[in-house]
Amino acid sequence: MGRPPCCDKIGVKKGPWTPEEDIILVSYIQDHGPGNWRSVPTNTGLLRCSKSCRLRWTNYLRPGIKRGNFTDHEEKMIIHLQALLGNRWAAIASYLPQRTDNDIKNYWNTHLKKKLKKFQPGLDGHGHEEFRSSSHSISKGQWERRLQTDIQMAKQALCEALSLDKSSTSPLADSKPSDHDGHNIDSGNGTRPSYPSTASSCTYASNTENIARLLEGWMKNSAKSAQATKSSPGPNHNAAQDYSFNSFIPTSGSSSSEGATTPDHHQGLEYSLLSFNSSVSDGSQSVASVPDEKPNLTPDQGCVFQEENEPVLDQIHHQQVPLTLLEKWLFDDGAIVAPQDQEDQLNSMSLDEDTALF
DNA sequence: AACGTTGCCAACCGCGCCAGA
DNA sequence: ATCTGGCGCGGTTGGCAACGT
Repeated sequence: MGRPPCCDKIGVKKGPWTPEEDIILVSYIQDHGPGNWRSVPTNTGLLRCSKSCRLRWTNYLRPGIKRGNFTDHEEKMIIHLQALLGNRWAAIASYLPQRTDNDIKNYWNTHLKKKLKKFQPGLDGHGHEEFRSSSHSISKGQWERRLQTDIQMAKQALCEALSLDKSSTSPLADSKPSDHDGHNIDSGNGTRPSYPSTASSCTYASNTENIARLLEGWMKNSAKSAQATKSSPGPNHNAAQDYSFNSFIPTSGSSSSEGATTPDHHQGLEYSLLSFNSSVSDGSQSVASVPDEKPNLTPDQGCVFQEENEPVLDQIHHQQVPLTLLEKWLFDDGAIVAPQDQEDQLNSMSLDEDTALF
């Protein structure tokens, strides 16, 4: 009551975001922090609905997002977690802080699903139950024992995966050069790990990375459009894809000379952003490697795994989770592992082995 | 070279939950 | 207690690029 309508849908722009819009959004969020999405379009003048702004931020612009190919480890994590959690992409994404749920979802649908299909023909979207019920005619007692083993293994595997991830990214920061951030999935209805939705200094400092990418894409586009005819403006999303971590943003005004399409106020913004970006000396340097990043992880951010871990394990206890893959691993091993051997086997069971099945 | 098909991914849509009025 | 808006999530779609014929 009394609240204005969410999205009047009149004059609301849809479709791909332009670099200009991105920059406006990023700079606004940098000043005000994410959240209060409803006020974003009005305060920024963006002709986008609040939802679109939020989506753009969470899926593309927020700091620390790793783009590009998924690593083997990430792939394995996804497979593990999907087996455990199902299509709860947000929950899965919470274990892969550098990836968005959308990214993971897309990757699953385009890559991993196929691999699974290959691996388990006839196992499609609703195949878990089929697989579970029909492919193994085992006695109920046996099945229950296996389920128990599955649960144990699932927990172990998850913990292992998480500890692996921790060790390689700890705490939530990847030691690899290219990623990490302090995980920024919005806190909300509780399905995502809690972390401050208000601005944290590290979060916004790292915005420079995304801004750099934005600007680079923008400049590339400008250069392109300056060189090429304007007949093919090019898809905006491609411009976005062109944003590279590896390139250096020249701080000269070169872009403005090319950027005939750049509005004046954007140029000013660009300059300020570029100088801001200069604190990140190397364009290839990841957000994670920005020295100020890791120490600024809030306790909430640092505890993402722990916080999320419990619910997941609780789910394993309290609800049916798809354990098909785990079952498969067990069955493929040809025998139920004796309890005393489980630990040893689990210790020797690397993620590589697990997913080598694919 | 032209056309058709497939793959990929950013963005949208609709639903549900939660909190505020 | 009820209604409404804000927000997050998962599923789906649109459009471009790559690939194949």
